[in-house]
Amino acid sequence: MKSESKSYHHGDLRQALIGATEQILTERGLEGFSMREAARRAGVSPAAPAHHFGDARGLLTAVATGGFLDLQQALRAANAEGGDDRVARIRAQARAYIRFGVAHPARFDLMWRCEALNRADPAYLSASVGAFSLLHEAITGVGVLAEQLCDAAKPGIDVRAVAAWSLVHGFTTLARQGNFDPEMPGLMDGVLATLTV
Amino acid sequence: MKSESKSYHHGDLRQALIGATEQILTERGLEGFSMREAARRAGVSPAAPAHHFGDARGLLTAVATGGFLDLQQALRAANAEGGDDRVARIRAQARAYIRFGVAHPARFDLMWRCEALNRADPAYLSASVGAFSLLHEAITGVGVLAEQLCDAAKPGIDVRAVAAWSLVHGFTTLARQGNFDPEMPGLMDGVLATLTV
DNA sequence: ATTTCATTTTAACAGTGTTAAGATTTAACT
DNA sequence: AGTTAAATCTTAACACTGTTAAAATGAAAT
Repeated sequence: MKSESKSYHHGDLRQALIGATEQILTERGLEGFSMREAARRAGVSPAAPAHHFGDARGLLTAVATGGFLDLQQALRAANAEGGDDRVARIRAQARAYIRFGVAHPARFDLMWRCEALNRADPAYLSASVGAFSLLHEAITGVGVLAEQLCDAAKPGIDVRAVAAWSLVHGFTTLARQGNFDPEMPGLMDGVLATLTV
Repeated sequence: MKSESKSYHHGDLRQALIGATEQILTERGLEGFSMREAARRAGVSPAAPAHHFGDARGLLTAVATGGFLDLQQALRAANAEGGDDRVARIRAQARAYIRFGVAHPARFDLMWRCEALNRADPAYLSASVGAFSLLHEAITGVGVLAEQLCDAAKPGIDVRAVAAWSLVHGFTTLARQGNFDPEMPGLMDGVLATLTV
């Protein structure tokens, strides 16, 4: 409850570490991240984080999970923006996805840096599948459950959804890496016009 | 010349380190890589690589450059396979790109892990731009020079090429990360059918 | 044969993740 | 209330990392 006391116990170390990590990611990127640095910024000893997240992978996974939840929110806002027009909804989602990735490069990067994450983490799994499910639903009219995605060879995944996801994700990734400027006049809309929906 | 002598000088340390790194990448991925481990596998002291590559970034950049050259080769083979049919060439390139990424996941990953690389390296730059240029040429009939790409806001980049590249790259990336099975019947062809060329 | 230069080693430094043991605070129970 | 149990954090240590400076060695050039 007391937020400014310098007690032995931090009070909300878990959240503080997540915040510190996000700060580090935007400042220095993933390569500049270290567990010790996060602990340092939270004003706590190097070994403290282990109690809340197990290891570095656990902390990063928590941050990535938050990223997917934010992405979900952006996609939902796009849905609202698109209104009743199905194609408008899809286009709005695509723009939201791209802009999310370009606006939060380090965190977006982390979200797909699966070797640095614990993909078996239930929260991460549900958050990431939930995001894809929104895209899938916009295109096919029906969402996707985690089981369908994890079992990678099963039908239930719509080809159009995979194509749209690939296009949008690829554009975001390549732009994020500096291969072209996503806001170059006409480019994004031109690419999205390729979405055969 | 002498390949088996245990002389003080290695003889071809540069190439040996690149080979060791590729081996490590396929075995353990990028997170399992370390300069010291590469040196160890090459049978040399921890500090030896610095002389050839400067730092770890230099060594990884050399490996990524090799990856882009191999990718170029795969794309050229696809061109040959496609023969005179322009659309067939594009489709073949796309399949080659995807299969290259899925077949060499760790190296493909590294090729786009730009924060771990030295993107200013001329060899890397020319190799990576060369690969994109093949795709661009297949679609627009004309290649791209490095200057056009680096200066990210310039025209000369065809919207169709960016769209195609995004689709193929996104599909490869997402598949590589286990989001779906790229060889699932009908999926790859279905997605590539989206390529409006 | 001597010198010069490229290559590699040794030794050291600061920084990392992780673990085991102990210290401290909060919560739970009688 | 007083005692015990659990959660939280610290201290200390280990093995590892990238990088650097200085010395040692080999090969090439003069």
